Amino acid sequence: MLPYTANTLKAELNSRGWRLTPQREKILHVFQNLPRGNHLSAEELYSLLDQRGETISLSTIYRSVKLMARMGILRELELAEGHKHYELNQPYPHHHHHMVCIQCNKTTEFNNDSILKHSLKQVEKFGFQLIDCQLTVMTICPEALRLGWPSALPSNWSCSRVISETPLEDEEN
Amino acid sequence: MLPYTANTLKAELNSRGWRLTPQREKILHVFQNLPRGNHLSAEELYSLLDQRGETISLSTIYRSVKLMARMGILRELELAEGHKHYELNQPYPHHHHHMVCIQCNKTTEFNNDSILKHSLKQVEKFGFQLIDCQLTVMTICPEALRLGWPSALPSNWSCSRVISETPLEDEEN
DNA sequence: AGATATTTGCTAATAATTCTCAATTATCAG
DNA sequence: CTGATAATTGAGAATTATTAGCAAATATCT
Repeated sequence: MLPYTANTLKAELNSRGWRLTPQREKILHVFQNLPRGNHLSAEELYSLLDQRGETISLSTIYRSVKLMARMGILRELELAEGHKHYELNQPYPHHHHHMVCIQCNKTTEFNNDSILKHSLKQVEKFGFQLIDCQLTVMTICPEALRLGWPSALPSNWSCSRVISETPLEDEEN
Repeated sequence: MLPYTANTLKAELNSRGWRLTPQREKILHVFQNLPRGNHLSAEELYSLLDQRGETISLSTIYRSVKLMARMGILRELELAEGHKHYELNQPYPHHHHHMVCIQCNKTTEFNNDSILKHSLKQVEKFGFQLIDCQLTVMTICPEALRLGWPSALPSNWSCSRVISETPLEDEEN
């Protein structure tokens, strides 16, 4: 699948009786230019656009990301932060998953195409259509373990580890 | 790993400076007797216990399921319903994942031990400790597709398919 | 059996997300 | 190109799941 352009987005929307608006185009543009490993909440997307002088109402932000997730353009991530995050849904060979520390909430991406293959197989076997698949690996990070998780740590402790900017090396599969 | 009993739960709690209460014991009991393929929201767990005359306050329900999820006893599922669901966290050979239709929200379980293997490998490589891993496969179900998803369907349409009670056959892996 | 820190159950508070509806605007037919 | 029509936006109110605060109750450890 190729990256969406304004034109392919319009075609996709129109085929479903929906419309291409400047707001939807801007939102797509933001996600297409987001560095790897980043994902945005609705609030973050709102602020980012607002700072660029391209304000879009929060209602529209929420409606748009939900719509684009249902279309398979965005992925709706539910990590451990208590609110949803969104990122471009990029199939093979850029398909990745998330490892999250349930103590400090930090997230690490990792590539693994075999997960997508497993999902496709499962889905096709029963006549479903795949929109997205996400493996979320809940863990305790090494720092938290070293400091004596769970008893020795205050519940709001957060470790020093930085969210990895670049995906980790692929698993051989 | 063997199923938890009141005693093993107590040992696990005490080792972390926490206590076994009748409430926590009852909640564990509910999940241990839940038929396969079922999972409960906090509200549902509250009502279920209330109907049995074993009322536990909603606050305690929320606190307990969160605690037990962090201990790795329960799994916290984020499917497409807008609120969290919980089920026992049963490792190999009962480890399963979820395929969910984003149109009708119906969920189907499927077994696949290789997902757990992939996750373990990923986690150990970087010195993390695995708590749980969940593959969520977002799909459109055959019924929705047949009826002309997405344009021909009202947004609140729900298909006739029943949530599968028994897990689907394992993938050969 | 008593001391103490944890847990419970209220209720109030929070925070993310959805709803409502009038005003605007993209699309399509002519 | 122009007007008709249905989809979309924006602003704020409303909803809903979940968490916080605190006094009373209670597991656990001497």
